[in-house]
Amino acid sequence: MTRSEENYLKAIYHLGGHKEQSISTNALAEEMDTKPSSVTDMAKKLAEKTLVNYIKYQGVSLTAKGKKTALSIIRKHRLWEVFLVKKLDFSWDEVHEVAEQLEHIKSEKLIDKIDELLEFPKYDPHGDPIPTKDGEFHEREKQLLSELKTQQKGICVGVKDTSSAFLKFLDKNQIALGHTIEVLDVEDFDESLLVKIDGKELHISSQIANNLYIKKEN
Amino acid sequence: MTRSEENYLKAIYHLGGHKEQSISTNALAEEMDTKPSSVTDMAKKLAEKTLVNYIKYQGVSLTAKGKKTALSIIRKHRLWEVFLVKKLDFSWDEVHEVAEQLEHIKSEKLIDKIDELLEFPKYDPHGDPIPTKDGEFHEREKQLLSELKTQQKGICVGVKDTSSAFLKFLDKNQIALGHTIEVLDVEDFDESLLVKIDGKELHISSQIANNLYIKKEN
DNA sequence: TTGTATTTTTAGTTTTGTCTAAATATTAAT
DNA sequence: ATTAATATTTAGACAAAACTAAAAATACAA
Ligand SMILES: [Mn+2]
Ligand SMILES: [Mn+2]
Ligand SMILES: [Mn+2]
Ligand SMILES: [Mn+2]
Repeated sequence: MTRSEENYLKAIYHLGGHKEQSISTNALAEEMDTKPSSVTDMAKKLAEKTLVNYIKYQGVSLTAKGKKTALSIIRKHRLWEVFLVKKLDFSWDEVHEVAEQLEHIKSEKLIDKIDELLEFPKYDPHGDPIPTKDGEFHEREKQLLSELKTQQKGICVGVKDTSSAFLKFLDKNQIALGHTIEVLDVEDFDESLLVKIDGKELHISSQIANNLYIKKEN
Repeated sequence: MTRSEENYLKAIYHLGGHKEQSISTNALAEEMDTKPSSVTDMAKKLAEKTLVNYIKYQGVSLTAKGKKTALSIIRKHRLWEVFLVKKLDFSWDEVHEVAEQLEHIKSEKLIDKIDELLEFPKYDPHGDPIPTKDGEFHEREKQLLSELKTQQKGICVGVKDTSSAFLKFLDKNQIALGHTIEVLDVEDFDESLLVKIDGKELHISSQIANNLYIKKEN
């Protein structure tokens, strides 16, 4: 399994190609930051190895084997992210790039030991669930902050946008996973919010509210 | 800098190509487990990038720049080996293969943080010195156990053969770095030794004695 | 339904790193 | 000093993973 093949499988998974849904050549090219013609080549190769289902002009989806491989890469990526944050004091906006490299290290023992060292975390620094060794995990129930109405409150459990810029913005405003957020007021005009987070009141634009995941309380 | 380029620089360093000495195409091919013709190609490419001095039919040696790069890879390799042993309970015969992969991860911050987490170790699990950030280190004074005479003693500080087979043999006989070894008797016929190690007496073949480094005492 | 726009595939190149086989240079031996 | 053995380089090919440009299939819209 080459690094490139692993990256394709991961990308297909993230685009939803693990349950029935077929992923188009163009969409995959976009996600992989490459050209559609390159995707076609790789689709054939992965199909040859029975990692994806590929029908000409209809895109790709993961086979059981492909899904298993994708989940193993995702597991490694997220565990390394936790390691970097918890053990090496990286901030959550710095870990992705390094994890992109570390996820390709080939050693079962290594990743299992990392898992153990971290005491089997269930979520990565961005709130995404970490699959177990045998590819199981449960997506946490969550919704975007922008879906909440006045007076509703919840706990911040994840981010949709994982860009460094967004994460740094959250840091600057002392918004972190685990914090309680209550919607005090919604401005009809621009859909901005007045929220109370960890005691402090804060004004939040709709772009922000559209990228913060909340677990609603009561 | 590609992974392959890094591996070549490291191999040249290990063969002694960092001080004057020129490394032959054949020797490098042997070390890299590849063909001489491939080495010639790479020699040209590295020379183009001013990482090695290459003269046709005369082999390669590292430039200052090449040496610096090689030492940075070696530093990473050895720090990762320490990490695997100290933090993840790998045994010293398991770490090399994984470190061969980890040494190519590109992140200054990562390796500096690992260094810090390990409290700036000076030697790796096999007794080899770890270069600092700016490529400095001192080779420990040491000699092969086979060079000692009867009655002489010292501390076990390293291994020459780092093969898994040899390291496991040492484990089995409870020979570890840091242990004190005293030569009780030398058998003229086969140059085998009778030694006392950590209290226990042990018979050791010349092949073993030729691959254990000792720091002589008094 | 017919024509246009979009998507996807094919064909042909490129780069990196490898290989084999053949040519050439160097070294060692008579 | 020739010759034979060995080491090294060249030439040509291949596989992986990308690209561009052109052809073909599909989707959409008048
Ligand atoms: Mn990530
Ligand atoms: Mn993440
Ligand atoms: Mn090693
Ligand atoms: Mn080592």
